[in-house]
Amino acid sequence: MSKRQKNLSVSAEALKKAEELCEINGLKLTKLRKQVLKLIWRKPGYVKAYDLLDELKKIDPSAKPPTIYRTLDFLIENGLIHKLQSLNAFIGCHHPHEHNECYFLICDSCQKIEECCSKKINNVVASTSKNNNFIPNKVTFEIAGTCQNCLN
Amino acid sequence: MSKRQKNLSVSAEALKKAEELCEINGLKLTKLRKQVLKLIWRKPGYVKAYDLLDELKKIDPSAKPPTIYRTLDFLIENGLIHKLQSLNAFIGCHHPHEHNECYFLICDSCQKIEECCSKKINNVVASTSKNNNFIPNKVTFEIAGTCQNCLN
DNA sequence: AATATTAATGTTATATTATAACATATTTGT
DNA sequence: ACAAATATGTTATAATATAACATTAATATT
Repeated sequence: MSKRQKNLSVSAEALKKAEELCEINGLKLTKLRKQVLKLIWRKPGYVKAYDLLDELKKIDPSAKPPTIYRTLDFLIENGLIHKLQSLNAFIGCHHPHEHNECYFLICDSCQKIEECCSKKINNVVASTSKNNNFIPNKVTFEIAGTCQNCLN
Repeated sequence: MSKRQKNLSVSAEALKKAEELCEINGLKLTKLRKQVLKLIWRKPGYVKAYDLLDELKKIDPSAKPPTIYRTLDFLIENGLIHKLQSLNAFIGCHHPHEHNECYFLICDSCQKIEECCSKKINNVVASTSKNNNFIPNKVTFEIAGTCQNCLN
């Protein structure tokens, strides 16, 4: 299976999963939202909001910044995508509604992202929060560096 | 000791520490850089770049965005301040040149920041990186939520 | 079905955050 | 004293994001 084919199927699967989840949770995955989610999944790495806007404009020339940002907000709120705070970029979530905290390995060289979940992180967040009498709400955990592929 | 006095002394100490470190490491803590660092420490919570610029303009009316951003870059590179990626904001580092990874508890309610270091985090970063054949470079770890003070 | 309510999208304008590119001044090394 | 490197000044603009209000579409109520 080629890289392109693989990516297509990953994307198709993500879309299907998103539809199911929205169905179950009474969320409206409208045409616009589905289109944007599809565009996000189309690229193997992360996407920037205005690049997404440019892509969307090809389909709907009347699209404007609020079109994209509102849609991104919906997708983030409902766990279908993540925002990478250190990059101001967005990426599809590989396991929507399954995870608590997750974090990202961001390759500075090839822009690929590895999405990771681990109990250890949950534990660290929980224990630190407890130690500091802090009620955690949103965790941002991003590790930038170099991936195996790019080390050679 | 009043809050204001406490903050003043924290600030003074941070400045002194910064001067020492720059001295030791052959870095130039110029008048501008010292002024900006002082402004960052003056506020108990975090500061935004353009607020800093407004403050700086009171001292030096000719200050412009690059003035601030270049100075922030210097301070970040040399570990004297941190950038909070999830807020696009900046905060003085409490223990420059002493830490590896550190992370932040950010109170959504009062904007106070707790800077934390822990072996656990270092371990998680190290083990995940190893598992993924990833060479980490920069870690962003920010937990937003509610601090003890604001729970009441 | 007609109407009211809520949710989503459209649209204009502008706020916020950040950098490129080039000019000048200052410091440091020779 | 001069060259080279570093820091700062300056203009312009790029990149990211939201406020505010108008319109349309979906849903709930009568």
